[in-house]
Amino acid sequence: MPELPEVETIRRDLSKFILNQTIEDIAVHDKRVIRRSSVPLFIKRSKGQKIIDVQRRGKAIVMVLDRQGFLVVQPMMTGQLIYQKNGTLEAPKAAKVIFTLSNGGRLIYNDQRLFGRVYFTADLREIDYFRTIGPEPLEKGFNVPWLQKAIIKKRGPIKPLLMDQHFVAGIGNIYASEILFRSRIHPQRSAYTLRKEELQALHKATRMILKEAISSRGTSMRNYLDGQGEKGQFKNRILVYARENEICVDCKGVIKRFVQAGRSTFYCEGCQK
DNA sequence: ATTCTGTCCTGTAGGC
DNA sequence: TGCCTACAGGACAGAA
Repeated sequence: MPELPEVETIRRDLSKFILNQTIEDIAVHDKRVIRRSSVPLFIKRSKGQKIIDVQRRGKAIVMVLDRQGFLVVQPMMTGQLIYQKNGTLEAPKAAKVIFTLSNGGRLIYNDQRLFGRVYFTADLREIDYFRTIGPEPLEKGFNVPWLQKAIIKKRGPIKPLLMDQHFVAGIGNIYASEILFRSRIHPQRSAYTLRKEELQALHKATRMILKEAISSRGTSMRNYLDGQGEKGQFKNRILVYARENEICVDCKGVIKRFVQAGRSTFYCEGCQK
């Protein structure tokens, strides 16, 4: 589900509500979302600790605990992390883990498809995802010279590469299509053939789209809800994703869909070369 | 080494 | 109404 803009929105929301709260209780309603340890060990390591920071890396939320370690949430396709101020309300049906906090509120992890993961780790470097993930696209390490160097040996198509978390962090299926549309680059272009001007356009479009999507609090196509349980508004500004057979806003051409690396790709056949 | 396919799951939308 | 198929914001292991 959530890509960088959605996870960043959740991170900012949670920072307002759960910072400096102690985890007083943890109820696990489905043990399948707890990875890397048994449920009792997960509870033993996390319970009683205070959340002193809420960070994001790629599409993962990292809650820093005061005494030791980190509580990591990767929502994957359908995970939601929602803060409820009133802990007496009934939990939703999809609730898999419920954290009761010292301020009386609750942090609820919902996950319809159960692809997501919630776990404790003493050290983020123990986790392959964090050890091997690429640069953050909104930070300085993501720039045109880096892109020029990074694509040299990449003969595969640019769209799956943009979604490869080892290449660059946080971009998923929606934003990959939107970024390439704004860059005027065809999703099947072999990455290493992109010229400098095209990489400049790609770099600029990546940063602009992600920033605009964060400003709109993310994209709610189906499941996504922010840290307060509200929808994001970027769906209104999506130009190609899930718009097969619609007319391009720029060239009046037709938006096409095809399957690439097992995922739907959308692009305008008129503008993207 | 790089790239692609199948898999883990549940729910919903659309065609007939 | 129901039954069937396709598809869904991700990340891996294993295969090509």
